[in-house]
Amino acid sequence: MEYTVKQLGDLAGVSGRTLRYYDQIDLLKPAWVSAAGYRMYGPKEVKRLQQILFFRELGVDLETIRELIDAPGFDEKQALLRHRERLLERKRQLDLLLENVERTLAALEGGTAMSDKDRFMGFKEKLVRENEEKYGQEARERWGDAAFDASNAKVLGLTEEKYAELESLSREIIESLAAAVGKEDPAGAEGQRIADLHRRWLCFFWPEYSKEAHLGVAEMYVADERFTAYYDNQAGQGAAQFLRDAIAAYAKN
Amino acid sequence: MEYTVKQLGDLAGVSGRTLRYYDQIDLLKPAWVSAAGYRMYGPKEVKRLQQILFFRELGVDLETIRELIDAPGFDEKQALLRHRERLLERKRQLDLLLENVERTLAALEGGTAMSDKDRFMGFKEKLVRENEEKYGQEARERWGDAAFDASNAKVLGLTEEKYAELESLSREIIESLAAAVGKEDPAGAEGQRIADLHRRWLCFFWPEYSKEAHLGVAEMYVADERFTAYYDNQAGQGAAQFLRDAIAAYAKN
DNA sequence: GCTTGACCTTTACGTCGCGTCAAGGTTTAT
DNA sequence: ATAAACCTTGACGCGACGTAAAGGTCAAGC
Repeated sequence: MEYTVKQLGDLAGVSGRTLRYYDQIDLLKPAWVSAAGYRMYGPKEVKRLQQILFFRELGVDLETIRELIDAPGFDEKQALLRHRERLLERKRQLDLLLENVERTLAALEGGTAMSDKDRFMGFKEKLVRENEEKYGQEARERWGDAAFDASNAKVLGLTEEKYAELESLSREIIESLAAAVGKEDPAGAEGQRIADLHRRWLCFFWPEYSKEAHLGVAEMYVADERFTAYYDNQAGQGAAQFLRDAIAAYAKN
Repeated sequence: MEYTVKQLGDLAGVSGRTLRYYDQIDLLKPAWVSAAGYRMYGPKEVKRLQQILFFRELGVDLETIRELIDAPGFDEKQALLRHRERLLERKRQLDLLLENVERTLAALEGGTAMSDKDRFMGFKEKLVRENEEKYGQEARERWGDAAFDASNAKVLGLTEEKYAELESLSREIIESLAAAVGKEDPAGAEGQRIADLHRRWLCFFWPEYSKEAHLGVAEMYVADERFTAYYDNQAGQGAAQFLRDAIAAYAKN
């Protein structure tokens, strides 16, 4: 349970230089130093290094990390929970970047244009995240405070609003579909309302809408079992077919 | 469609300094310079900046980025596909970090000890790789999600011609399956033909084929009831199992 | 016991991707 | 006409190490 620099470094995936640097800046001191001057680390230091790496992974600078885990009121459990939230947030940000890649790919393959604004969606979200971290630096004693979350929401502002709109659109489509399948006519008023909801939903992803493309996607919903399974699962058997028929009628006008 | 430093910077979420630096190191030159010495950027530069940011997001250093996108054989589509793979990989790595947080939390609450090795799982890429070799649930999530995301991206940009080919492939798989179940041997000639059809079908959605991934998807077909239900519905009871066995034999060669 | 090679030490300078002044010139709006 | 908001080119600073230099230590094998 005691390690030299290289042993601990190999264990944690960091270099010896890094550990020496952490010693130098008083972030992680060895448990004791051998007669020959070797740094020796014990279980307490291992735990501390783990915590350091948790924060480092989130992009927190080393000075702040030290202040955080040396703070008298530092609650490991609370910090871990907060960590989990941030990791989840980063996952969501990755999804945004993936969306960007996919939209760019679609534009490339479809030969369609892409708006300059769309090109950078997902990148800007990263700024929001960084802002949050800076704010977190100033208000570190108030972690988990309601005020913190509120200002967070403010900073996110537009995009979160849009995101919420997108989510509510998805939900409305699924719910309306579930209610309509087997009762309403896809070409009727309710079917057309759903098709229009779906158009608005699509417009979140496409730089420009066309009926042909809309129809193409609708056909795909019944042709590709992955999508069929999704809609049928979410809104009941026959939902994918209903949506396709509704969009087909919608696209004919 | 022409921007000054600040305008482009605001659009892309980078600072003016950054754009000036990119000019300085010949990574992103303005389209032209105004009489007063102002840098002016056009649509080509916007596209290039987007590509730069894609790579930067993955942690590629600027020198390498320049070499990459200036390389004569640079294929934007290929780069985007690889890019998407990297992002998905990062998402999976985030899952590992989340696992680590969860395990640490569990150990904390349960009052149980945690091995030093476990403490650093997720931080080390090598360990990540080792762990990802495991199959089962983990593989299902991994390949299942990848397939879904990919199909999302690709199908949206599919040409009519390609789309028709995809549809006919799907149909042939279902029909052949329906005829083969209970009569043919999954490991026999017909089973292998079907497995190969399925491989071709998969290649519509995946940037690169691998036997492991193919097998992972096959396992998913019997493990996930949604897919089982789909195949059994379309091609008769036992179709999903037949397809899985056929692919298992196919992947062993 | 001696050598070898893999470890360890400190000191010190280099790197990357910018942030941040400083000291000016330009454009736009009122 | 004047202020505000942009733009320019230097030049220095910084965080988190990498990397070399010059040397000390330790376990293993001959």
